[in-house]
Amino acid sequence: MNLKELSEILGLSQTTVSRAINGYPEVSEATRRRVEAAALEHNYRPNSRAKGLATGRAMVIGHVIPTSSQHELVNPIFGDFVAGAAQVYSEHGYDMMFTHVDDREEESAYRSLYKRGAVDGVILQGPKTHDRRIDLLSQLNVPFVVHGRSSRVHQPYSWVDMNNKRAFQRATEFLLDLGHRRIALINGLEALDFAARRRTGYLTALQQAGIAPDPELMSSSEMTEIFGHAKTRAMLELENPPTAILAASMISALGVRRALEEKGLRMGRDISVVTHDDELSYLKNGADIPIFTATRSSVRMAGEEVAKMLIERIARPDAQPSSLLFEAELILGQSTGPCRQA
Amino acid sequence: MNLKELSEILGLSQTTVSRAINGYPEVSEATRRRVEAAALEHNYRPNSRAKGLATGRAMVIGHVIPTSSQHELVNPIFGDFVAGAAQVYSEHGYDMMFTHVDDREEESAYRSLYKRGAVDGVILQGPKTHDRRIDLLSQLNVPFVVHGRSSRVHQPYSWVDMNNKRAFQRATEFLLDLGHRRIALINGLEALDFAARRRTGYLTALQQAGIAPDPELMSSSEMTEIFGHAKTRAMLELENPPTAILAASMISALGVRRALEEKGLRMGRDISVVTHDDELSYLKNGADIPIFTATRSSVRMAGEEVAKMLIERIARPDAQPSSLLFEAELILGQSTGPCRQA
DNA sequence: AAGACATTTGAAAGCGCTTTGAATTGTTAT
DNA sequence: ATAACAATTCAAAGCGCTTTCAAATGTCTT
Repeated sequence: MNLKELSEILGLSQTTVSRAINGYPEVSEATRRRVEAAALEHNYRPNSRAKGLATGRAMVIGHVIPTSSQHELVNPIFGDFVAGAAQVYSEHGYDMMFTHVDDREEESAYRSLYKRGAVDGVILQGPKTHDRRIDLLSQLNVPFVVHGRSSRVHQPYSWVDMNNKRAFQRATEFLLDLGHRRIALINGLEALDFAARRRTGYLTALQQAGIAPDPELMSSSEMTEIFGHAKTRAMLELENPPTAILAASMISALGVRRALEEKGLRMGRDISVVTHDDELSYLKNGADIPIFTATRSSVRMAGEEVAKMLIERIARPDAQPSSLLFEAELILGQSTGPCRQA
Repeated sequence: MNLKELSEILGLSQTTVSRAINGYPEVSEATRRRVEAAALEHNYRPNSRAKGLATGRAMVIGHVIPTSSQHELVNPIFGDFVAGAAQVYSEHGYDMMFTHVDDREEESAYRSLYKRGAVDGVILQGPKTHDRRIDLLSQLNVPFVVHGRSSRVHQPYSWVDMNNKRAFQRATEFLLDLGHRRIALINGLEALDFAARRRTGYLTALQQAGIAPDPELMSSSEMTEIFGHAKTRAMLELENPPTAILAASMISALGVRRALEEKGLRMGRDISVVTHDDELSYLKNGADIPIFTATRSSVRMAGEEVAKMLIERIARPDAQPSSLLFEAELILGQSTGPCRQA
């Protein structure tokens, strides 16, 4: 069932039927109802490719997933982010498309995606400290919004971010207030901008307290349970082990906890742990009382905001880039307490 | 830059240029090279909508995500599954599209997606014990493959599944062999087919051992950490608590472990735990020595197989439905041991 | 009743590609 | 040199929709 057939059945022109369906004003109320009834009856769905070809809009938003940072797709944090975005997309009639490409082809994928008209805009995730993709997208003139920022990109672009530096600075200060001096950081990959900012926050707090950072207490890697566990174990073997640990995600924190329990250490009493809590649906930080003291900010909500901003940009491509920065809460759980070795 | 412009630059017809680009044999080697060079130089990308309109193929595969089982998108297991599928798609030139819809519109979404030509096929995830979507998709004549099966659907359809019953039966038998008699099951939602099958496997093993199942030891819910924790706590309060627990996923198992540790119980010594391990990238079951004794089957690999099968079906829509069943391994970890109360 | 105007409908072009069937060119055999 | 054939190339139609511009119809004025 296509437009032509439907209009023949109705004895109307394709023009009128098309207008009736798309809610144009110049069609009489009577015919509109007739058309809508017929469309429903024959279960007519306009072909999106034809429609896209005629209108120049795809009603699709693209996400490019490079193969090597394969973990992106597989990262539970990504899942919650995407769920938030997807909800907003669907409210506005957009679909979501993923292109999975080899790293060397990432640039080409972005070029292609937009030029060939497959998407109306793209979302850029996991920006690095100097992310060339931002230059590329600006230059291609694709509507795009970045989740996070890229510290060393200075031209304006649209972004939505959490105040990573402030969050980790506050978390560190909190631990300092409890008397901790040996505070470890188990960070995400510091090539990624958010992790670099968290590191800065951590270092700033230490510096203001007059504490020299100890490289042995700082690590950076993918935020898996395994890494959290391994780093913690290694640090507990130091002659001067940390009395507090700052972890980058719930998942690393689970690894931290496992390592502590293996050593018979109790969180909050023998050692303090603070994590960042993205409010993952499948990995909540406890039910009523939080398990971990944490900096908290919903990544799902971030996904929603990014999507809203992108849809707005698609509608007004010439508007000034906008941005949105939200603060993480610092919530108190059972994993922190005063320093014992004080 | 479109085909028309490119062909004018080259002084060739659109026909020839199109053929050269798509590798048709009836174009001379010389012109082909000339065309390819020009396409590269002008960074020409054929418009996918126009191409799709002309060929009738979208080169896109659809996944429909109902809002209410919102957790699907957010489930780390889903992430790994999708990563596997995405890899195969990209190897075959397909993109992946997600449609996020309200539950009441799910049926309509499937209808629409295919009829309007937005996708060439769809993947059905999380089938229920009697899943009406299978009937719908068969009737719509959409190429589709189910990840999992639907026990009460009897017409043929294509699927890829893990032998859930056998896996959980073996796991239960293993615990029985260790002398356990009070074995708890913390299952996924039993409205979902995979969870129902696991339950059957568990019950079969108990029955063969002549043990009557205790409803107090069986629960079914979403596989979150919180639920694993809550159910375990509740069961430990029973006057006759379990000596072994069978959990449905790594995530629930983490909750189980947390509850045990709160009670000061050590896994493998005081109580045994077996889980199902989907080999999630971000939540591996330990590094070298597995933490949990587990039934193991890579969900990422399942995603790859489902995608391959679907692409095959798209190529040969009239072929008989095919299916693929793989067995889970039973791997020994540190979380199981002989029953103490024997 | 005729002209002026608003309302409603329709014919046809166009979006950028593929593909059919015809036309052109090149090659070989006579 | 010419017929017969293969190898290349091209013009034009078609995919299913939107949208421009023109035509038809309806409604008021005077």
